[in-house]
Amino acid sequence: MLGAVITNPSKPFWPDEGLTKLDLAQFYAHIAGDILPWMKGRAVTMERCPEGIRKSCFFQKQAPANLPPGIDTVRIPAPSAGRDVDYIVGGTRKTLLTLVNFGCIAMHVMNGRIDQLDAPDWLAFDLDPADNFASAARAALLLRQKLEDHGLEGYVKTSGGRGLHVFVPLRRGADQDAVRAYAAVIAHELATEHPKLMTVEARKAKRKAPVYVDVMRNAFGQTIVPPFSVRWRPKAPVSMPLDWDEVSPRLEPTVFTIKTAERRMAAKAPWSSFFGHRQTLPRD
DNA sequence: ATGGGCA
DNA sequence: TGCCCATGACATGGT
DNA sequence: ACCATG
Ligand SMILES: [Mn+2]
Ligand SMILES: [Mn+2]
Repeated sequence: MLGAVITNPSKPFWPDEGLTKLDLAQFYAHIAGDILPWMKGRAVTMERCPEGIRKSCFFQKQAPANLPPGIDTVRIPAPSAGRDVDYIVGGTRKTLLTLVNFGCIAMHVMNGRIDQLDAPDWLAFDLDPADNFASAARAALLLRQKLEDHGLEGYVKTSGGRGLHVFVPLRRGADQDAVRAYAAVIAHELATEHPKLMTVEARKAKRKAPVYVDVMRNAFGQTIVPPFSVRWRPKAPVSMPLDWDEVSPRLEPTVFTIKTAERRMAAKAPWSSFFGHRQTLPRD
């Protein structure tokens, strides 16, 4: 029915909202068909909150021992750690719900599928505002225009936090380094043209603009939350695909939650054409 | 969340 | 049996 | 080599 065993289903995950682990499992079970296209064939990094959002959460890449039958894993080198990691591979309802059972609230996936890990099929820009969503919205609109100037079409979604994610679906071909380099060029141009709004400076103390354009989500082995991922924040927010005409400093991104997402998704599916609009990066 | 050690 | 404990990420760029 | 960052 759910697709996997959920232990401690009545454990409060969002005590203030009265949401339990079972509520989370049911949400993912209902929207599995919507999130799985962005998880299928991708290594998943777990961000586990086994005691709910009030206790500590932690990242885990290595798959736990004794996985339920039918959960695929893939061994991927982690050069900087000098070892190999066995990741859980996303793509099925059973895998998704097993991740929930491990206490994963947010899902994190790589930009390349495991059959060609070094050929990303999206380019991601992670807009992280230090102040508020309005800044991220302004930055996203400028990024959209910049991508158009480069002949590219971006897709936008809320991150589930205060920021926005802009993805460009790619025809596979360019390798990881080329994709990241391209993203870095775009980000630098934007930060140079709008130094009061956007920065590419990784060090918080050195930033002079509110919106950090995080392009490192495109690096090898790094991850980003896919559309429809829940986040471990108050109200159980959901990363929600948007139409560009919804992106405005006045939009309130916290309206998209476990409670409201399904209604919203029935009304609008702004990313439904995503994988039908794969693009090739210009060589400029 | 899970598994091992130990009283 | 039950309680306690350990365990759980990695890539990057700048200094 | 280390560290801040996401
Ligand atoms: Mn972000
Ligand atoms: Mn970020």
